[in-house]
Amino acid sequence: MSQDIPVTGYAILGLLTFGDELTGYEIKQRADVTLRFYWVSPAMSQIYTELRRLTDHGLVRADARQEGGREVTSYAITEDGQAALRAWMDGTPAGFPVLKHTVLLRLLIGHATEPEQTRAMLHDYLAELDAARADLGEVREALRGADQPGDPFRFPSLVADWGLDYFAAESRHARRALDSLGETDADPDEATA
Amino acid sequence: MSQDIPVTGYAILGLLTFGDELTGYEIKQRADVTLRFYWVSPAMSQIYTELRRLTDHGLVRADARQEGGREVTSYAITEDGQAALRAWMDGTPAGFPVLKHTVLLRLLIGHATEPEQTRAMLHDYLAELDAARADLGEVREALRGADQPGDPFRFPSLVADWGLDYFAAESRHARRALDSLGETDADPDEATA
DNA sequence: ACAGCCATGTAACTCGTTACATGATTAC
DNA sequence: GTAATCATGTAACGAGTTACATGGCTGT
Repeated sequence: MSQDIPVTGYAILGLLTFGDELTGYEIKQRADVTLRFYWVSPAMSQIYTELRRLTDHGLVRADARQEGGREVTSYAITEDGQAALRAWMDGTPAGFPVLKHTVLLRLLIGHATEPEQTRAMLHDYLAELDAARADLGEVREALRGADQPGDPFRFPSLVADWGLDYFAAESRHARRALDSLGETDADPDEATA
Repeated sequence: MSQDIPVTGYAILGLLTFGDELTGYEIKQRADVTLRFYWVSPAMSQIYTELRRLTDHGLVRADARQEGGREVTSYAITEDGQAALRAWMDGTPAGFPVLKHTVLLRLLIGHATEPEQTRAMLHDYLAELDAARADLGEVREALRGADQPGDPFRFPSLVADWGLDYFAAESRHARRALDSLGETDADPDEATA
């Protein structure tokens, strides 16, 4: 079989298992509300590149049609695509998640700058975490009603809940670090888990 | 000033702020017990490439000496390096951490395979988390005694504690997902935070 | 009329990886 | 004597990014 598909390719393939035909543009939008939180939201160009590769491998079917004056191409997963995705999930180990945690990296070498700089960074991070939590929370709410066993969004819901708790945990950790750095402001901003 | 240094370059620069002169090989070892958990442990070749770049920019000083029959080069951060690191930390936003969470990615599309496959993946993840926690825990213990305000390993300790809690939280989330997937095994494996 | 979104792609480039190559020192 | 560790690098390559280019359609 074809073994030369990057993880992002499988991620896109995965997005196409939720039933609909999607254009590259739509895939990007879906990725922005799902993949973005746990993987990465690929650049448009990357998505088109990947779709090309998947098409060449016969894992997706490209459906070109005329829409107004322009040509629009939708993609759907094929039988082979289903099989390839399945083979990937069952046959290759998931591997340990990789964190590219710029905040922790900087905290690690906090002695190289002023304490207030580090505190400011952590405050910024808290604000961004709140925004991320709000974004993901909206997504999660949109899945309500189809999140039970057997429902189409069962797994996305599980993942969203995991992500929300992860963000909540990060908030706690950031606050603890701030405390430890001698700040007892006591933001009245409480957690979920 | 020089703006074209990748984050990994600054990470290496950061490792050199802890006092000693290090060889590329030693930097790799340090990275394996620190950076690995929150950033990435660069390949040897990448480290040498980066050291070359940092040297060219005058941010580190290469100290070549003869040790036995072979030439060994140690690197130390320069004044300019300190300044560049500081400028990076104070002048560029940390940005939001990126998660390359292969486990969550697969869980997201869990409907594409058998439930037991997904459960097995989560069990594997739990085992890997335990191993990671043990590794990082050892590192954290090694920092005891120099982890108070003003001590050299203050910040590394903060980061290690954060990381340990992160792993603990991930364990909880994985267990919760397992529960939700209809498994009430009740591993007697309890968390920290 | 113009901005913003929908939609698709190409080109150049960078980060980082794996594979390869070399050789000395240390431990068993 | 031989395996593991220390130590340094080059070459080929791949994934993914930004910048660039194009153009239609939609709302104000």
